[in-house]
Amino acid sequence: MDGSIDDKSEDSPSSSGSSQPQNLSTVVHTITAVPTAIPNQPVEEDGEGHLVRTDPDIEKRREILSRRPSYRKILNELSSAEAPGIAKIEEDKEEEAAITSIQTTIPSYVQTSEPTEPPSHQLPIIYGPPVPLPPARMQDSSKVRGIGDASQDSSSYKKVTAGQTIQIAAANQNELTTQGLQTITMTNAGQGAVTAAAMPAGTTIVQYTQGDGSQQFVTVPVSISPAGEVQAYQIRAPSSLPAGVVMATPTGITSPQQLAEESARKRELRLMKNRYKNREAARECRRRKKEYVKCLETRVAVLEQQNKTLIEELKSLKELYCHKAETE
DNA sequence: ACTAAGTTGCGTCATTATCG
DNA sequence: CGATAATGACGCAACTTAGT
Repeated sequence: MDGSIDDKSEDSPSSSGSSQPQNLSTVVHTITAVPTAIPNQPVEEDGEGHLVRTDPDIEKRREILSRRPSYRKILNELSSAEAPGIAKIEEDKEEEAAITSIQTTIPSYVQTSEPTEPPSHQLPIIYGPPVPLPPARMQDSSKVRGIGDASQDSSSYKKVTAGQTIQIAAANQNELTTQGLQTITMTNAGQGAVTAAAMPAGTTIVQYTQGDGSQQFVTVPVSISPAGEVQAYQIRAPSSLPAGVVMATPTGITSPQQLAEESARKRELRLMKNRYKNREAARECRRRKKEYVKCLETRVAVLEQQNKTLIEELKSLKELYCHKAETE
């Protein structure tokens, strides 16, 4: 993307590392003119007497370098090209295993949609933790979100007025109460501590109480008519989602404005779906990036040392040569 | 102790890369 | 080619540090 590493020149550290870990070595060896240290790399002279590496598929390399690099790939290639001491980024399976083990130990506010079965009395909320929020740092109120996804048949309708708090009894007891859902409280955005400023317009928080008395929250997109009525939404537990996930879908949309709202709602739903996964992905990406930077720093240190040694060697050879020339 | 600037980590969205 | 993963950029909040 804009400002991404691939925008920079080829000799930037990131680009050098990206897919072509030999580049740093190339720089060093070009400077010191000691090509023998490059294993398996043909070296020849350019027009000006410089020693340069001849790359059989330089075009391909350029193409690769012009792409956005992947920290995972870069680091793995660095690791495989360099000493085996450099730790590779673990494979997906290991990552997944690690994540799973974390998920089994994380507190209940980080419920996931992953296959790990929640206790029967718990209602898993996908893509967003309910309150209470983690105490470590004050959380953005936008993070108090749940998931809704439009689809499927109906079971119960409820028409409510803006600002009103309602309780919704499950139409099908098997659908909800067996999953621990006892009550649903619906309040308008802007009310209460949870629905703070970051709540997107046109959404509201649905709060429901679990069997164990703990509370869960999901955000539900709504449109409010000029008369102050919330457009009817179905609230149900769909079979396509993990048990306990509550969804809301609109009915009776006709006007262009409503269509626009609907498309915005769909967009929000799509984002909501991705939110949790992307949160995890961002964490992983940052971790990889840090690892990659560390790796590069190590590399720089090694190459600096190598450079020093070579300079010293050159100096001593020069002295030796001068001394020999004098004696002759 | 207070404060402003800098740093760090996080979540989110948009975009790009990759996979099936 | 659509779905998903990976990544950059942005904003926010907490933390750190230096100056007063």
